[in-house]
Amino acid sequence: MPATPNRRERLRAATIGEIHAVARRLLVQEGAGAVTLRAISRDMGMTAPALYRYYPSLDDLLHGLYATFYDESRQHVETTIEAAPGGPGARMFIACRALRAWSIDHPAEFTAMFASRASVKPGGAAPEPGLHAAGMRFADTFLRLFVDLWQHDGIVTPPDADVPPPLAAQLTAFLTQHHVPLPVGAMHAFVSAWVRLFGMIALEVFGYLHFCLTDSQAMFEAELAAIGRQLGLEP
Amino acid sequence: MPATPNRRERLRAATIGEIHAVARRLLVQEGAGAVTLRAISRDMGMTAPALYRYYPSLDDLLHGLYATFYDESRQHVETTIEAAPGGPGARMFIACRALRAWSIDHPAEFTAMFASRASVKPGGAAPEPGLHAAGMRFADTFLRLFVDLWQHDGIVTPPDADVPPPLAAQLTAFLTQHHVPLPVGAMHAFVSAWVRLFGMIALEVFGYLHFCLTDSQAMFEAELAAIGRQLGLEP
DNA sequence: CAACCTGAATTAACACTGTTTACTTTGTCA
DNA sequence: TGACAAAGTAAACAGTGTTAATTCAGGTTG
Repeated sequence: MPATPNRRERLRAATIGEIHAVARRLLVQEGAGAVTLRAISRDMGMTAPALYRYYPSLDDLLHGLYATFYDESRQHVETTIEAAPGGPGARMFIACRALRAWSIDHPAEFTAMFASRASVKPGGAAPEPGLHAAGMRFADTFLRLFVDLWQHDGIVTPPDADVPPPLAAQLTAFLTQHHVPLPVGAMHAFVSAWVRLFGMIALEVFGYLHFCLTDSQAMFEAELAAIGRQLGLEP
Repeated sequence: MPATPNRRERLRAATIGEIHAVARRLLVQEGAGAVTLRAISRDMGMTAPALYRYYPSLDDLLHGLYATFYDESRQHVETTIEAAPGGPGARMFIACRALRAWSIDHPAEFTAMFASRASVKPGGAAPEPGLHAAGMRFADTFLRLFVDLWQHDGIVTPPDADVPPPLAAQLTAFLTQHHVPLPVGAMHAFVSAWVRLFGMIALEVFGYLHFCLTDSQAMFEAELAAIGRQLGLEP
């Protein structure tokens, strides 16, 4: 891979970008069922088989697209917290709000990201490598934020002895393997907070709170405050 | 609708049942992409257009099938708690474990239920009526359990004044409209607990905890205990 | 009993889909 | 300039949801 890409390689990268843009427009404007090889190629003034020069199948094309969603949401969170004042505690709140805002603003992308794993193949099929890597970068962003929080703000996390042994064993294995400077009690608090944040955002995006809420913003803020309290933070 | 259905109506009901059974087997064993009209009809020894005597489209067939998933999971929860001893507090824990067990045992059905809303149509499309009704029956089961818990066990729910006004207004509207004998503070606690339970189960089923957990059972039990603590219950 | 009608099921067809093969054009590089 | 690889096309195949016209059996009514 040369440092200065050829003219052809630039064209190729531009074409992949256009494929993503067109496929995403179809996904957002006309639904997941409308993003087909022929529809994409039609919008680009090409024929469908030409797309096989860029992806070995439609599934790979979609997984490549979904990986960009992980990166885009992650970058939205990162640029938001970089532009925001305040310490690690305030930054954590801002990051959660930024993730929620992106998800609410991009429901089709959010749904595609989280439904892509189990939708096609049965059984616990291993996720596509590129998608998995993007997901790991995503998780890493929030984990770094939490490590910052733990190191600089003195949040209150439960003592390690409070974590049940079978759970502590798994979390300890993860911490040592990835060199994360966090005690198991703090790691448990991180996963618990993530469960709560994801549950809230997913229910909002999927519309499963409509049965009792017309505008879930207030509920989200209350839940976010509860998460902060759970970590011993003040709003 | 006569009390004693005709012979033809019995045959029709049996056929619909067989359609559901075959479609579900395809969904579970070969993935969501394999449940097609032609595959269903092939397995039943029929032709594809015959299915249009029972459903106006494949989407309607699938929504009818998904509605049975809501009812099945709900009934699994209800029969489990009916056979269990203990007061409302213990029953709530058992109900949460029953829902989790069903979801883990039926990942394809769980995914279909929760991904069906936003997968096909863009925008906030209104859910299909039958599916919506099944979802409401599902929600009602857990809400009744919670009302029982609040009325008989004296759980600790936050005072109504602690609920932010914009959130309290929406919850109060729901409570009065559906004649639920609960204060807003308790209703807020219910929604919060549901957010946490759903988030945990969804992350487990979708495999999004694999990055740090090999067996999420212990994490679920810890989260369930935290939810109980949040409601002022003892395990 | 005969006539009628309704519902179930079929065949044929249409407009799509993902994918493969063979072929042509076009840009790059020695 | 000539050779090579990449990009793109046309044609075809198997499979999809859906519709229209048709046939056949069951139940209802004269």
